[in-house]
Amino acid sequence: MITRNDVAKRAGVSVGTVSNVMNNKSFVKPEHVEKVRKAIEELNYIPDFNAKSMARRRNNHIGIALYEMTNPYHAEIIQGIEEYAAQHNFMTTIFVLNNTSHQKYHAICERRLDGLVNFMTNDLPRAFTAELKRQQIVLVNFSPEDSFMIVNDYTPPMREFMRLLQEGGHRKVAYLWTGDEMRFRSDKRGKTFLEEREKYGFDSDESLILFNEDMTLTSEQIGYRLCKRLLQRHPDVTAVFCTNDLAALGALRCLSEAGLRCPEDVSVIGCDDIALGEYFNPPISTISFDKRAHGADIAQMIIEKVADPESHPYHTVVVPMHVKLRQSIAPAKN
Amino acid sequence: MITRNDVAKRAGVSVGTVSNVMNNKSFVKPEHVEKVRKAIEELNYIPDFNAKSMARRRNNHIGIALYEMTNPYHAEIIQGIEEYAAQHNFMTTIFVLNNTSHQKYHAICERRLDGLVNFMTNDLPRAFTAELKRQQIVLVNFSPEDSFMIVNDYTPPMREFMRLLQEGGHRKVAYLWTGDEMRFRSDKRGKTFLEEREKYGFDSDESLILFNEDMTLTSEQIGYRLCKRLLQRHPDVTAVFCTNDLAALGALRCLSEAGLRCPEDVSVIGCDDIALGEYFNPPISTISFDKRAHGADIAQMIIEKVADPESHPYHTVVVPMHVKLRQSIAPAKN
DNA sequence: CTGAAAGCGCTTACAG
DNA sequence: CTGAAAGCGCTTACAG
Repeated sequence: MITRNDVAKRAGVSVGTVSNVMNNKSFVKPEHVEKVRKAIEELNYIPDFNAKSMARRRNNHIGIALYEMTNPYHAEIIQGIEEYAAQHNFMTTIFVLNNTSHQKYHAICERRLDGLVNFMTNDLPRAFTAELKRQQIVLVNFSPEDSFMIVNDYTPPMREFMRLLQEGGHRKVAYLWTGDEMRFRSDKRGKTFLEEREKYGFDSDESLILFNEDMTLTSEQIGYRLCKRLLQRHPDVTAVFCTNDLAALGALRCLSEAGLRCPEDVSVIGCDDIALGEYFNPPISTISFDKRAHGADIAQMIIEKVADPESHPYHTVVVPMHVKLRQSIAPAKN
Repeated sequence: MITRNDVAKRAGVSVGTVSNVMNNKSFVKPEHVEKVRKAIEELNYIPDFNAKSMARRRNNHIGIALYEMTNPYHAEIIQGIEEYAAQHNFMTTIFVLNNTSHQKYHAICERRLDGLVNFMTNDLPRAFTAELKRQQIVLVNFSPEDSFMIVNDYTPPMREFMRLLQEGGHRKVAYLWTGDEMRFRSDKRGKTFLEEREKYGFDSDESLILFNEDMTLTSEQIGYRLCKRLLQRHPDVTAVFCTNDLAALGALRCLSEAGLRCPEDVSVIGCDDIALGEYFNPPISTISFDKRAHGADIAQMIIEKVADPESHPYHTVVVPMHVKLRQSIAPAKN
């Protein structure tokens, strides 16, 4: 492996000067710049980022905490993060934290990340988050005081969907929620659903909102199971909201098996607008936003705060969401 | 940030001894081990992996080259890699290499990976792969001489599917291939399809095999478009193979729009067995293997070869594949 | 069994 | 403008 030393020798200058050339310091004599560049090219020299990190005490490394790799929603956001980060010389690493042993949290702390984005739904160990703070890592989605918080503004699109349903003559509308009741009530989707349901005088039977306790299931599985339970109690339901598009996929499957057509018999509404949703059968109506751009925004905030901690005080970022209408929604059959 | 020095002082020993304790050297006096452990705990000391890497010249870092993050097939394999790697103290980083600038390849080389897995379909720049070899990185899926090659053995399941179709009275069977003709002819799926089609005397019209040239499209889009083109030329087709499950999803969408039912009118067969396939409408028949386990196998090969380059000479790994039958396949109508 | 020292490949004041 | 030197946080022979 050739090092800065080899380059220095070949160019007939000191390692310090090679460093200065590589970091584009303006004061280096042009003649030396030339020599160094030539040596670098001739030797195929590629600097060691690790060594650089160590000397600069900056790793240019963003971590992402994830429950599972196969969620396409997160995948799109992460791709946005990765691309922006890469353009700014940052590396992005995903840490899958499901059946996580203590060892994995420790490994993350050992890597001395500059930033960490939390896409977990369950809570992380206190000792772990405390260590992250101690390391002054720029955090996203940990707690309101010590990190950037991303909040999706579901209220406007939820209102619009509820209005559309009311206009379409729906009165019996269900919600298949992949999490527990507490999260539903604190989520803007849950809140808005309850408010508008009341406002429009929809059926307010509590059993039209279904929750899930088994956190080991995938969203599709949950959507399928909850939908099955729903149809048992309310075979006459005409519209169903789902926590996300994958749960909607499960619900669609269940409806189809039950001999119900979407949207003629039951309208289905997803959330997140994953790319695949356009190819569901039927294509799913959903709540959408630009996930790639959002990922890039997150990366930008982190990178700017890493460079200058004062640049962005921690605050809540509200992401505007909008309705995306596709064929899965239609007037209720009276 | 507290360092090994702080621990040494607190424990009243030298940094070397702290190192020896941390690396479980058996020769350290038990009394010192005790003191050091205590100091570590009291100070909440967490070693710096970067510094360790530098001194040991081993980064414990596996890279993965990917075209896009949103492919669930790769996501499952990668999760297998990540989990095995993490258990063995290796970090896994995904590099998205689509519209890739030269800069990104350089960044990868700077990070001094120990291993790199190639999940790209298009070729990588020669200069890049040459540098990877120079760095003695353990490679997977680059070229037969300089890397492990993973080959999925599609032949048996393809034969079985063709037999099933023949038994079901199918004679007009199509293939929607997401790549170009050359790859089709060199892929075991393509080869077996052609062989068996001949053997069973299926319709051998060349236009029953459709290719794609636009590499910017997603698999779903390709499946949809190719299926549309297929139906124009062959409205009487009774079975369709697709390169992967996502392309099959696109094909299903297209069939549905055309008023054709799957499997009553047309049988559809995917490939890869992504988790979502079970929730397609109808659930997709596909070619399957354990992707998590496969990912773990890849990680194991890499990690063992990093530890001991002689342990695994580069060779081809053949992955056995099998049929997974779901509702998307049925006998041809009359 | 342990400590002092050299080394990993960089960066960055600082003296000249 | 440049080189020598100290330093980043570790590991690892080696002398004792």
